[in-house]
Amino acid sequence: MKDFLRDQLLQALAALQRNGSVPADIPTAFVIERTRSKDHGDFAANAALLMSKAAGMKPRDLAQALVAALPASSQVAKVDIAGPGFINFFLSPAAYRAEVRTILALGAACGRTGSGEGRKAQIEFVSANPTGPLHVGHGRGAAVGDCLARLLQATGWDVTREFYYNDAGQQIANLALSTQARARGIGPDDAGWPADGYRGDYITDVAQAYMAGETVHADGQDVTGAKDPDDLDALRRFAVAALRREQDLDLRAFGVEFDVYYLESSLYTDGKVEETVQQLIAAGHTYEQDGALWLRTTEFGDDKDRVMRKAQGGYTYFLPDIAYHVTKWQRGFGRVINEQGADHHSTVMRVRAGLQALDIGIPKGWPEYVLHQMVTVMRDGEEVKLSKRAGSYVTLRDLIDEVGRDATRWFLAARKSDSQLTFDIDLARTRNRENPVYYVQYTHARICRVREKFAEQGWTWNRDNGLAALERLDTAYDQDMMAAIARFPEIVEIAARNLEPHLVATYLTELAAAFHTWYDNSHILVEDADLRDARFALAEAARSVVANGLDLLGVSAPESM
RNA sequence: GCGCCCGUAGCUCAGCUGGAUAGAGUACCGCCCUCCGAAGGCGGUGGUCGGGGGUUCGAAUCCCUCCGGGCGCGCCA
Repeated sequence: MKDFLRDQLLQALAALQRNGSVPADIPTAFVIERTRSKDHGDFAANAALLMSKAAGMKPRDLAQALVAALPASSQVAKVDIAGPGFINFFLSPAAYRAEVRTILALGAACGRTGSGEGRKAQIEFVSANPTGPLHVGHGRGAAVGDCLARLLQATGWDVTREFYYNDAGQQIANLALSTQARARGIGPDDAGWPADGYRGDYITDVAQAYMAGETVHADGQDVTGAKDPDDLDALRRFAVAALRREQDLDLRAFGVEFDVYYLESSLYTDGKVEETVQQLIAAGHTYEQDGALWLRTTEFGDDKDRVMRKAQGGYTYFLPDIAYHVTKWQRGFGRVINEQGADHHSTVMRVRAGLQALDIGIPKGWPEYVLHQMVTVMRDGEEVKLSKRAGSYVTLRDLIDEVGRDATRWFLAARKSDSQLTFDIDLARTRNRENPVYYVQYTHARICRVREKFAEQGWTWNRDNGLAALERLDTAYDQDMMAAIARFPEIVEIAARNLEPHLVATYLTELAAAFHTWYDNSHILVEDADLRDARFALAEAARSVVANGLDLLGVSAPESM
């Protein structure tokens, strides 16, 4: 509809230019947006405001001229000029009805567009190292990352979900040592406990499984415990597999699945790291100093140069990072989005700088980043900091067990990722209007219940009859409801474009409010079959939008609650 | 000290990349079930958009500055 109205205005403008009342070469940038208030119609355009100077006319005069030149349309009932020179469009009832028909016809496809044109996009998220259960921060990453993937898929991108992890560095060495200590019966406060060891109870479970010779399956491999506490390498392999498996179980419980798991160690064994170093040297952006090899990242906006190869040998972490991103580029991902915690924001500049230094045609702003801020968990008005299993942090599993998958996903994705997030466990468990998840899901359940009631009354919903009788829906409630569902495709497009999944949650809450108001004032199961079928057609369209919106968030749409 | 993010009703948060009188929920005060789920709906009270400058027809939104809070500033990952 926005595009249609834009086109109408451009036609009007062209007409004015032809008859000479407006210069032919003025810039035509303007915005058409949903109005905030019904008094201003359905859509407003600021064209006259923005172009008045170039046109040499007062905004309201220009608006007047544009409106007079607008082509006639059955979609538009009325056009007003308001305020400083806004052009307000009031849609016709026919246009509203057409929206309902479209939504019902599209069903599950409603809200989907082809703007991505099937291009390849990769979203890397979670990417937790296998040193412990996933914490709430990872949960936020999982929720936001997965919603981004769903949004991009809905807008026509060919999306790959990828999880990158380090299976060989210092943290993993600490994991092996911690597991070894537990296998020998040494606790975190005993003599002989490794410095920087992982203190959580889960290490004990891993050690016991290792000593019992259990087999764990993770990332396509079976690893069996060697039962030998002296074999550090076997301990490491087993512990990594055990924790990867545990993380996968958490992610599955959260409804998140990855297409690719990428191991940092493979970058070394495949020679990608060494290859990247040689390319950077050849590109001329490196130098040696104090026995180390440096990359001149300052040439690409960094505030200081970075060491690539340490004086003692070995690479710093950011070199495999660059090599890894080169593989993403080589795998044909013209678009890559990295979803990470904001505590890693300093790597953004460095990764991009390293990729620019390679001079292999990677665009400057590639990859894109979505960073999320910290999560604090509250219960009974107090911050929750510990979990039994992990000790020092609250795990994603804790939240899922306590409030369920749907509420966890909703709350972790429903806030702007730029903002710190307070996860209120009590609110998430509430089953009433206060809790947006239940409020929205309740919309869906209520509509499903009406469908059952049809049968109980001995009626069946005649869809075609309902669509034919849509003009019976002539109240202000009907109109508001139709306007609310018609916004959905725009919301999906904006949320995908801005990489802001929370917009979907905000919209769904507003939609649910609109529905409940409509529902309370529009009894569906009336004797008049035309009216009954028409009303349920609108309800069914709303149900479809709610279901599709919830699906974008990875939240279920229950038929009863 | 430097960089990034945040500051909107008592509380939790929206505000569609500059638009019209700043919106929801909650809390507080009222009202609505012989009727499809009251797990709901309708009113009312509540704001110097952290402070101060600037840019322009127009600023919660953009720029500068200050104040608060968070996160980063390793030859750790």
